[in-house]
Amino acid sequence: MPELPEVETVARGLAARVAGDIIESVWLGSKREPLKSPAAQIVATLESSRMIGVRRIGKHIVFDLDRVARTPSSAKLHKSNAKKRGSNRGVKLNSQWIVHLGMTGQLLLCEPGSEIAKHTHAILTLRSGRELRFVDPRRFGRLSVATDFAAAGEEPLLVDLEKFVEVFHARKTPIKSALLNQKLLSGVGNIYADESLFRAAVRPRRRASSLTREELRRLFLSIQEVLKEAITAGGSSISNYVNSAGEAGFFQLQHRVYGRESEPCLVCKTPIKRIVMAGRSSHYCPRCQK
DNA sequence: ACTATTTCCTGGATGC
DNA sequence: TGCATCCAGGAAATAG
Repeated sequence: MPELPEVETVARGLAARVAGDIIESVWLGSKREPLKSPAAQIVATLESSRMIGVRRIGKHIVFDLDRVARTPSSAKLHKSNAKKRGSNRGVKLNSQWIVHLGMTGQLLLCEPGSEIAKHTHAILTLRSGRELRFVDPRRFGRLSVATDFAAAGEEPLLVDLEKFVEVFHARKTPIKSALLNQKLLSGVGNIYADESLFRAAVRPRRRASSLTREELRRLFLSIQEVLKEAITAGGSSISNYVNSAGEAGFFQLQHRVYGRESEPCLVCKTPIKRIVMAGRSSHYCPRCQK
């Protein structure tokens, strides 16, 4: 499932391959399900816009857009409209297309003739002739437009230790739940929460507020370490995750606890335990993690 | 102001 | 083989 490393991989891949390209037309399959903004607003924002860049914020993919004139005649129309509005003259609003992949969302850069996958919910036709398609079987993904998108929580790779400690030290909720709370930290999901807690030798059920400063420091370092390693590996291909070119990542081969229930701990050989917290599975080593 | 639980959704795995 | 049931989980909505 796409978490920070997977979203980062997709965003980097797209940045390298579509930056500068222009969205000529947009097809939206469902007018409701995956859309957080009104369909008409999404289409109006995307069509005739140049993708200046693609980046990741939390688990969101952000396309920074720049309006371009569609044709000479529409450019003229645009100019006269701007004149009429008057007050907006000279003010440049930065439009953004925001994509959240949810559990099974994929952003794929495809050749126009290629087969349309089942559960394709959006197709952007680009001036280069290629198509950017959004496919999402489980439909937990979301599409929206914004002008100044910001994540609710701290960026795990940018936050400093002081802020990290401040965010978590007063929370009474289990540390695993706190790590999954995107309003606190944006980007960590179930896989990397479990992997980080293992590396920090902290059990998932521990109340966040019970962690010592040293444990929080270890957790802080573990999160950054595991996220960076996962990005290097192109993310974890669990479920249907692939990058924008349709290629799998391989960090799942380096998971130490996630998905390893009953298998021996790589450090002490104790069988890895799996418990369910708030409907989410948590994997940990009962011996290594305190 | 927090925290905990429920809900959405479908493919794949499991069981009889 | 076929059919029913369960399970995965991000985050918004709802409940406490």
